[in-house]
Amino acid sequence: MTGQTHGPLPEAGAGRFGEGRMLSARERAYDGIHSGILNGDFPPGAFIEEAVACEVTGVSRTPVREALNRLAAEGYLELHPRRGAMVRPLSGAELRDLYEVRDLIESHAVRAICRDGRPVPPEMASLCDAHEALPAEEHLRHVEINRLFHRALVAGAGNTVLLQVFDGLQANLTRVAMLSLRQGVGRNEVIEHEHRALIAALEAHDEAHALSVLDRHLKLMPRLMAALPG
Amino acid sequence: MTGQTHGPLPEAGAGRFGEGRMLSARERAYDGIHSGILNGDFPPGAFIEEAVACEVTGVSRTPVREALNRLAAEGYLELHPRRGAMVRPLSGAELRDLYEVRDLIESHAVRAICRDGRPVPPEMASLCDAHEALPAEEHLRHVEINRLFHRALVAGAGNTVLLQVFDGLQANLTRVAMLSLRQGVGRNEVIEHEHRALIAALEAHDEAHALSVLDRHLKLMPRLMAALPG
DNA sequence: CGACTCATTATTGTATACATGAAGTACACT
DNA sequence: AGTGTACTTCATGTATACAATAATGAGTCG
Repeated sequence: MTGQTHGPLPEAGAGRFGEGRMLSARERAYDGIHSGILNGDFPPGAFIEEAVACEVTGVSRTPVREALNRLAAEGYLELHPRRGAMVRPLSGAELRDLYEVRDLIESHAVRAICRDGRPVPPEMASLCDAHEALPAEEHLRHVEINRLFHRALVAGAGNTVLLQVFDGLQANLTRVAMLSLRQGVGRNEVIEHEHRALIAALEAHDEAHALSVLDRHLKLMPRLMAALPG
Repeated sequence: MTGQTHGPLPEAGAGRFGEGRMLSARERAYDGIHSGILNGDFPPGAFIEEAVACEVTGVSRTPVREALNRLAAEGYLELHPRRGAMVRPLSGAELRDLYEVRDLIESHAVRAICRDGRPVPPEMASLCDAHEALPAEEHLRHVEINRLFHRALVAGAGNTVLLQVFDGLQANLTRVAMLSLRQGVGRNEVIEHEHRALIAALEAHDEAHALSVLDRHLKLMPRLMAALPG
């Protein structure tokens, strides 16, 4: 396939690409398939054959299989035994559900901070600054910074399990964000303004206000994506 | 190891045990390791070597590996690259966090049912009956029925993502339940009584009452497990 | 002409061989 | 005697060979 008949080759998996550190085969498989799903090379509803994934990522079936299993656990794929791995299409209904749960989690974090008098995580402000400083066309970075902002909020609740659950949603949330990007739904100034407002309300420990800001902020996305299949 | 040098054996993995249906190697691996963790054969903090898991489950390393990955994704194990799979010890802090999240989810379901006028899932009542009819010494079945009762409540919210998240907590919740069983914390009558009260409050769409019943119910367990390490 | 059956094929499931890196041990040197 | 290093050993990571089953297509029968 890719000519990786390793045999007794002594230089094995050494510096495959001149650049940075050396990735394990599993990581390469995961990264390759993952980005393939995000950028649309593997569109929703498509079946990913192991052989194809091997060609794309340049590793053998064993690490590819582990990557597929992990991606399934993260909610990217649906594993049909003896059939293969299907890229999970996300329906409008699931999107609504997803944002309802997200709202539940982040609201809980807001309450925990305002009520229990927890400190507002300082990363929230610095991520806002980073967001502001970033050129508008750096879509991926904007998505990532936005993700980290909300993650910092949840982390502020001081509940590791809650944070884990939130991270578990990220896979599908990221997919939505990527979709919305391709539809040109970039409103970075609005987002950043609302983030600042949220920080202010949290620092004032104004629970009701913080919750209303959060609610408005989170209700934007599902409304924009209303035209989704399902 | 177990003498499964398959070679050209034509009868392959046929009816391995005379009884019921035929399990795939992966399922056998998962089941074996899973129950080993639950019943304490693999105690918290212990490292599970793949070779040992192979002996125990009677399959080769490939399906064992997939099972370990899945168990790690479910929160039973912590995978240390090049080191092995450690059974995750659950600390008192994590237990508190776990129950806080559980409370958050189930409370949301209660609100969804009471506020949106959703129907109370009929399985809740029938599971109560089953619970009542079951002999007290059937510990495992009691745990399972209790699990299904709470799962039915969450399902009643009509949010598939919420249900998935709740299922994701089950791994660790089950471990806690097993621990509490071995400590002889069985109060089936109390549990069942509270379950009935919850159903009644839900059917009356009395949100405040339902929430208070749920809260009391869920606060029992962490209190009883207060003596946990961490 | 359509539907059913059987053979073929292609893809997943499982086992194992081989490579790699880490941990422990013994030896030598200071 | 203590420490550092090299070697041995063993567990994990990766590749591939082999097995089994579901999809596909061809051929035949009604």
